[in-house]
Amino acid sequence: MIDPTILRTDPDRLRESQRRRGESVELIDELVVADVTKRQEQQRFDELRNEQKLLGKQIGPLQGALKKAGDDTSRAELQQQVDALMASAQTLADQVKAAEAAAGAAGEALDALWLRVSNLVNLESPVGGEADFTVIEEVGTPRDFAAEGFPPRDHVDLGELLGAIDIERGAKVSGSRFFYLKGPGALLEIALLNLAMQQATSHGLIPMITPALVLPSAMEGTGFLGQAAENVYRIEADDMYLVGTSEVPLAGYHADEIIDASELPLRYAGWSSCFRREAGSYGKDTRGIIRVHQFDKVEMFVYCRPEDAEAEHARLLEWEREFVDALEIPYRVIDVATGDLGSSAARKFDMEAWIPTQGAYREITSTSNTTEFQARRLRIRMRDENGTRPLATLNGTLCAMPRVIVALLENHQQADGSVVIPAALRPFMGGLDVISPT
RNA sequence: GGAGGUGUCGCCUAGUCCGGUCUAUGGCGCCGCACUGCUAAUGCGGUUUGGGUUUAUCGCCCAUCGCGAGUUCAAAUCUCGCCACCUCCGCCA
Repeated sequence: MIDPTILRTDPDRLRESQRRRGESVELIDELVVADVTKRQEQQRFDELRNEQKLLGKQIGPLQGALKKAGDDTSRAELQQQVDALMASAQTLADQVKAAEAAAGAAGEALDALWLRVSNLVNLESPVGGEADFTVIEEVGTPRDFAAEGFPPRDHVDLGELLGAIDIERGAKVSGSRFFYLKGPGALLEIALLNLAMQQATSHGLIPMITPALVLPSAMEGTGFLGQAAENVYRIEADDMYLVGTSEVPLAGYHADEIIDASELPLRYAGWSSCFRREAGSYGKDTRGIIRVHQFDKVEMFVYCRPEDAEAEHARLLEWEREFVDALEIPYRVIDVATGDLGSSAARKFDMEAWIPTQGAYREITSTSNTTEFQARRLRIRMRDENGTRPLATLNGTLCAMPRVIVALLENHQQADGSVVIPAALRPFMGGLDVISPT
């Protein structure tokens, strides 16, 4: 959700943001009308309610006096007064009830519209669709396998050869887009987890193991029930959702809280399984474990002052690079275009790893500055010398297991199908420097 | 899953039986002011959150007593449903 004051003072800012995203500009016009209507209805209710309270205050004492009244004349007189008040109170009560219902309906209508508005885009973000990103930097050099004299195997072949990934049995048990990590593959994930958590804690992030099943409020608050809703698993029987990232439980963690500014920034590193329906991606990445329904991920999540958010965003990107650098994988960093930000992000940087067998860079991390958007929806505020106001939240991938494993296997393979473990990971692999075909 | 108990504006707490002077009591903490060599102590005032109105300020109004519905002219208080926590029983990684 966006600061409603902007709607009243500068609605064109909202329109421009929607335009850049390729989303409805007319929505803002509807919002302007709904906002006025809601305030009018609310005001009407407030006034009627005030009248009702004032009237009610007269009835109490009068009835007290009535009870004490001795002689019949004063009793009759009081009774008459009470009856008259009660009669007007009765009609007023009906009006109050109607006004309350109208105000409530207007409020709900307004809220429903707000939920459809995506976050204000950062004006630095390149405008356009998925393909309109700008490349910020390319790091490392893709290996020249032709010069080395052998064609690279893809991660599916390598995974099979090494006994590290079992996709066929994943499909047998759970259907397509499920897999088993086995032997060295499983150890690799555990090593990556340890490396990621070691790095995270060295930077002061608080390690967290989070729920993977959350209530609708957490899902909605993080903005995943908008356009992204079709990719979310819902547990019908219990009205709960399987998270697609631990961003959801980490954002919900402080919902409805007011955090003292002296505690900020709060930085977490969450570890959880992630579940994605991948609806509408039929035919995309059907081979391998680039796009799967369930995987594990270490996610960084930050709560900070809004004025610190951009610096914090840069910091998250830096930590992501540090991790991928340590794995010695060639990559590039892109500034994601406005049409591809998702509803919550104002700005987003992706890191894309070089995948030799695809001859392409593929996303392995993503960091978003969601400014105050999620905080408003989840009612997370901060308190400083200037009072109470929403804070900013940010998130960034530290290590999404399957894609990192893909990048590791493919980039560090040797002619015989063995894979060199990068030095940074070896301490967490029991000193192992190469995994070889079984 | 079953039985019982609890839920009040940072923390603790009064109020709930018996609806209306509750505009929610008191203490602690915190903020401001006064007093005092300093500190402490004391005194006075303030201290939930959200919205509206006004905006140069002060102020005024509405909602908010776990959440939601209901009864009533009127609900912290009565009724129903839900949630969380605690105790015990049952079941179970």
